[in-house]
Amino acid sequence: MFNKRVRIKELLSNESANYQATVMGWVRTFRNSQFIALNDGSTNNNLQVVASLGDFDDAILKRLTTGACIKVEGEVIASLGKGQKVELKASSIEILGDSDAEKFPLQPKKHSLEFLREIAHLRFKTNTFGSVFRVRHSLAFAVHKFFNDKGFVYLHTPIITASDAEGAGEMFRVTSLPLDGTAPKNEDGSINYKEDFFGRSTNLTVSGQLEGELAAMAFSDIYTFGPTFRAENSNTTRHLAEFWMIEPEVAFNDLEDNMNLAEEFIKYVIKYAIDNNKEDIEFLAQRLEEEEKQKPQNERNEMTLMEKLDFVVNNDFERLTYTEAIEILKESNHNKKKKFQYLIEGWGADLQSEHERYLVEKHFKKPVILTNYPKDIKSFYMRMNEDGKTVAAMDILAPGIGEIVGGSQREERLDRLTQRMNEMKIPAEELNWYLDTRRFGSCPHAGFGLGFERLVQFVTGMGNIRDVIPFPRYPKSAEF
RNA sequence: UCCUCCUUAGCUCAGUUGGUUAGAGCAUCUGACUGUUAAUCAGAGGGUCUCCCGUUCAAGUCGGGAAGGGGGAGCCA
Repeated sequence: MFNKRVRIKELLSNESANYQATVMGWVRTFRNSQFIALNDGSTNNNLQVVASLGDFDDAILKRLTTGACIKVEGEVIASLGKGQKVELKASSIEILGDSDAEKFPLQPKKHSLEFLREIAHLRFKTNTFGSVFRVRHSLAFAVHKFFNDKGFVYLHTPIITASDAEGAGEMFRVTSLPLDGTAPKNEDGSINYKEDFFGRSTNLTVSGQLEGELAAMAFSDIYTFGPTFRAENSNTTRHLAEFWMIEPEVAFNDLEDNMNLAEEFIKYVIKYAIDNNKEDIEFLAQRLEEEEKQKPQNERNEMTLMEKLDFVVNNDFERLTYTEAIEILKESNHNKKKKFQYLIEGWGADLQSEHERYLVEKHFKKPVILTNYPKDIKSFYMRMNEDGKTVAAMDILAPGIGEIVGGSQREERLDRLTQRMNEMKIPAEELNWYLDTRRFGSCPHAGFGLGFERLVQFVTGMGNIRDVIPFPRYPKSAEF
């Protein structure tokens, strides 16, 4: 019985009329005791179901409240009203699930994102989040399509890891030992993890990169796409404790190949979303424009969301070295007039958010790829350049959200790598399995990590990362 | 973790120099109307003014503290 239903998106896009159809969905509004705006999540557009006066009992009509789930059978006809081309003239209406109008928190009106965040389990039922999560789906699908079409192997890296030497951030501990103080102890009073489930101390992964490198040393081209966890006490609009990361790792690629891959990848998935979710992105663009009207003129975006996405797809990213970026920043009027909170004094310091934003949003007005950072502000596995001062790193900075990609050519020379690990006090014995890649058939290779939620933010224009993941995890928050 | 702003009805918000019974729009309920498009019209119900302590004859309003939330910073993706 249920499989006979027509999706509302199909029914509306197929504009023919005069046929019988069954639809199921949730009531958005019930107007004039006759007109049901019905939504099934396939599109933001509602189907107008007409319950002609006198055709239905009051007992049924009373239950057509906002949020109620119904099944409707009837005839699709050319609409007698102006708002839509076709409508469904109901012959039978069945209530599948009631929704108490006095208690259901969603109303046919605009809600604040902050309020919806408190009822994140219900926000899928709104237009904004419907659009956001349909776009998120398309982007996720496009990630796999892009790499699959290029012959990459999708590698599942572990969620639970033993290494705590990656230095990518604070980790969540994984244990089955009791927390009431009765856990087995060593002689010095520390917890004896030999007695723990895995016989050692374990954590949730902060990155699949090191495991990805192992596979790249056999398959040549791999990518990961999975959840990662950071226990940092970050309270910002662009950090989550649980987020999804895409990490390609490619043998025989150098830094430039790596940049080319990242740029092609970003353009591909954005184009895919534009081509497949035009309606949703246009809806989000309009939402964003209304939000922008609340802001003063000088804080508004120059481009609409759709213009911004088209621009990114059709223009080359600006590529420059860290050293060149420092020069531009140092010589900028912004720096000379001391408008930066942190003034650029010289070479060597990490760039602050304000500097990245200046380069991307003021100076170049496009995505920027920064390369060859000082070795002291980057990770141990990045390949040392000939100058001995910089490493073959690259960060991609996007307007509005900052760093969206971090990557590098990896240090494939065992002696250089172990030397860097010593300098940075990374225990080599714990990463012996990783160092084996350099012992047995090492080769030049490169890869990057892309924060999936930041990509979704960029494409949907949503300002807060908590609004682009279905069930956000952040400090003091793991409800739903 | 730091800086900053905010917390009044289900939601979004007003609330004067501290002063009687704290308001509006939307939502909800009742009724009317019936081709509506976040329907319209009339009426009704709905409040521990986030919590605790203090100042005062008197606190939604002033002071201190706590909790929750927004924005920014750091960490990063």
